[in-house]
Amino acid sequence: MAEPLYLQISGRLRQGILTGEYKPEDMLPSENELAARYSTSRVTVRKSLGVLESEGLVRPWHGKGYFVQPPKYTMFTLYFGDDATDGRFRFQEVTILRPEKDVAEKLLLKKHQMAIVTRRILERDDRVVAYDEKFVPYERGVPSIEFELHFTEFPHMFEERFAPMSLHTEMTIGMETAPEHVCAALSLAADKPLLVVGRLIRASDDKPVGFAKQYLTEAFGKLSARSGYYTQEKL
Amino acid sequence: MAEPLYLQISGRLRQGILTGEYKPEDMLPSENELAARYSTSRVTVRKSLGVLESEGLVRPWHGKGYFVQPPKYTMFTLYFGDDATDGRFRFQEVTILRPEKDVAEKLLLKKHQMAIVTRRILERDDRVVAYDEKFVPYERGVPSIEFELHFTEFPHMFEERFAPMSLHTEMTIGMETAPEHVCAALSLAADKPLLVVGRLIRASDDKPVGFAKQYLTEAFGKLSARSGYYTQEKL
DNA sequence: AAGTGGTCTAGACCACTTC
DNA sequence: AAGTGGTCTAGACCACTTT
Repeated sequence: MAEPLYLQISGRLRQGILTGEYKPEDMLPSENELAARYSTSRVTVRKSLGVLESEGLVRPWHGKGYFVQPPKYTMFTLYFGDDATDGRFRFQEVTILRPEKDVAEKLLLKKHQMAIVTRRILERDDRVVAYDEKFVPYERGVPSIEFELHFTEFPHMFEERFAPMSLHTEMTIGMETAPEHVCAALSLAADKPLLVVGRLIRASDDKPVGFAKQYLTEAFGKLSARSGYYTQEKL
Repeated sequence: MAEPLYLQISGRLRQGILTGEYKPEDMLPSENELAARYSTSRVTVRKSLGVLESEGLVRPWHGKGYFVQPPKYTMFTLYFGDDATDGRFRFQEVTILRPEKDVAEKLLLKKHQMAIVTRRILERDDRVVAYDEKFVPYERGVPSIEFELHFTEFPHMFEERFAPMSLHTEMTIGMETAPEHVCAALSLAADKPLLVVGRLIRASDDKPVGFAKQYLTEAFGKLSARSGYYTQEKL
């Protein structure tokens, strides 16, 4: 048994879908039909259909059958991380300050509540290509984490205090005219628009625990993503 | 049976992982152990573990057990499509021309080979917020698709000619100084940098079949994405 | 040898859809 | 009533890991 039977079946069906033998909206042979055709049990057939379902190629409809899904191209997968790039980070400063309104709102800071800010510069081939800012709400009595702020990838900082799996990140990508201190650090003309990636980290109760903002110059390059045949609309 | 048993089991285990009862690198109870604990069969237990595996929370190791996966924060899911936005597209023109070098290279155009170009403008609340360009290699004898170019979502145009499921898209996000005709259409100062989303569509043999470029103004807003607990590294 | 996950069987009963 | 998928059982044998 080189290849398990269920993979043989799903492979054969996938081929049928990709070559157009089964077209979108078409119904696949029923589980019983397939079980008979391959002289196997319904459980094995179901497992093979589960493979196609997880690939988004097919969806079952209770009481009717399995239907080939039309492809959706609107879902992309993007890789992005603190250290997902070449280059070297140069630490700039750690301070405690009251952040701008947009950041304060994202972190749900109380009036006059401060935030710990870490600032870094990304250098590549002796060129400054990005500027990196991280904000964490400052609370008295909570062990300070400023010393590790520039060592680890951002979300990892919170793993000790929150159950690690309970964090998630919301990312926004846009263009902003950079504030003065960023332009200065990047040796750019003031008010130059930059590609800005913001990442808001929330705990499982949706409470924001940190916000990172990265200003990317043209020298940084572009972000890239990829879409497959995603069909799930779990939302 | 309000909730199927396998979902009850996976729910209980998920809770254990999210609350830190089972930590990353920890091993879950074995299939047999769980089957005994819930007075059920191994098949049902396996189904519940399959749920957690598909969520990236857990990974099985043949001969050892199921292990809780450390979270990865570098993978984001991004939604983006032609019509994934509010607003109305206003058709501008269809022409046949030789595209700029960068586009020609992406489409692997032969020397002097032309491309069909469609240009549209996205308006929202009577404001122009984005400019949209699509390039398709021009080949004599191939049925022209310029008439549908501005009706359907980009990848759908190719579904008739390629097996529908065999397309995939590569997306890049960056900042570019917009060419003159774009600035003019958007009523912007010349050479203004814009947020640019490029989408290259390939057939299953990786042959490029179309390229879309969208210039987004600040009025368009930002792109957003979200990361969960993804652990898969299928690549 | 003993324990683990990976594959598979030959049934069963239920819920949903169609006729 | 007949066909479909959804859930579940109580076994079996195999491959991998640890002792």
